[in-house]
Amino acid sequence: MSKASEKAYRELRERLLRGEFNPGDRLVEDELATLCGVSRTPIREALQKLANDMFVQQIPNRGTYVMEISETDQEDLFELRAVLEGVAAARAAKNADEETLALLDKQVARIDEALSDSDGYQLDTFLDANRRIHSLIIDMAGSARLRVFLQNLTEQPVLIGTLQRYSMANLKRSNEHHREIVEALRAGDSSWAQSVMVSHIHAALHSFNREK
Amino acid sequence: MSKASEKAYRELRERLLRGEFNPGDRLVEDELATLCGVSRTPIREALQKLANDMFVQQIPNRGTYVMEISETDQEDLFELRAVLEGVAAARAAKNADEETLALLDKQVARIDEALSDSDGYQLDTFLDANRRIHSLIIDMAGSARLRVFLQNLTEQPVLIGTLQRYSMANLKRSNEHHREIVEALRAGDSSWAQSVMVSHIHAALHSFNREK
DNA sequence: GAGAATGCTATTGTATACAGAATGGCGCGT
DNA sequence: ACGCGCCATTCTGTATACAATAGCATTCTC
Repeated sequence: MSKASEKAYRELRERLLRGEFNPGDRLVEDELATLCGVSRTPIREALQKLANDMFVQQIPNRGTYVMEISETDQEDLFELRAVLEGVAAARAAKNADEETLALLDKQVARIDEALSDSDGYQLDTFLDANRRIHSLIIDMAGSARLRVFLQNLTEQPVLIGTLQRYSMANLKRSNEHHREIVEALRAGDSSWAQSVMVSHIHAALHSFNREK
Repeated sequence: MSKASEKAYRELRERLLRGEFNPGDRLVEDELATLCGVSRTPIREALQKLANDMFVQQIPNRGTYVMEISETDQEDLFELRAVLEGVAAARAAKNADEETLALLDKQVARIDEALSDSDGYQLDTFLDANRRIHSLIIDMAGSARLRVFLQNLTEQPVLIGTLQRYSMANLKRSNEHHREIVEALRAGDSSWAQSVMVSHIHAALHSFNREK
């Protein structure tokens, strides 16, 4: 996927995440084309990709519609993510190398620092470091397929924004989980790593539900 | 995805599964277009879909290549499938309704019949019933995402043909697993259903490795 | 006045033409 | 003779033109 398609994809994805389109809205290719400043061809490619990500739904000969997400869908998402990230953590424990572990330590420390920063904790730093941590672990698991699946899961509209509602206490606990996971990985204990990771994701769901 | 795109997708997918293209081969859009009797546009859509299915790999400005599958990839596939189908079975146990359970019984019986048929067991019947069983269970789990993921997993080139190598004994054991899973589902016992399902998939991997 | 059928319009699906990027070969220079 | 660079060819990426389909409204008939 090259320049124009990529641009259209990013643009539309961004707008979908921002909620600029409402669930159920029809997306007309021509309008999107002018909106993104490209022709319909790359728009169609972008829409196909978005359909794969389950951001939109394509109905043959009838158009593309913004996906409507149900109540249960969100729990689905978390459950699947918990299971798969659990598997990733377990596998990562077997493949752990000190180099990557050091990188993980660094990200955990970054979050510590951001959270202890008294003039308002820096959420962006947390989000970035958090993303990197999970990404590194998934990479350590060494399965391309797992990576693809989890990427799909973590980039869902329902989830974006979720993290932003965490309270300070939850963020701190979240990072304690990270620390424990890294410890488990370093110990090469896959059950430990897996179970902490599963807890970690479930805790996130719980926090979210309580605070929304 | 409509007529021509669909046709191209099916055609190419079929050929890929048949092994008509070798891993690493470059797929030139024009050639595929004449091969499928459509223009490049639907071919490009089909290729994008195939790339999502991880049948091919697209490199920007350089073309599309038939995916090369590594040794570990196959075990990955089975492991992920085991985990996800396990989750599906567990969830299905909670949602089980007698109507669907009856359909499952029917498919199990179909396989029994096919396997006891003395003039050569009918593999096609087994494959079809097997597919339906797994499909019904996934549907009972009631998660669209899970369905999509598992569909991707079960339709990989590595897996197609796997089932066809099973020995009679393995097929019989496989159906015993099916029977037990249905029993667990009927009992509403999600742990039981999950663990049998996981065993079921792992047994399949093992059979395959031994007989290849 | 109600229902069905037909034509109109808007939008998707497909083909083709054109532009730009990448690779391979050829020639030129050293 | 060997290496570097340029040109040509080939293929991908994008735009646009054309075809087909679905939904809607209008009209005609009963």
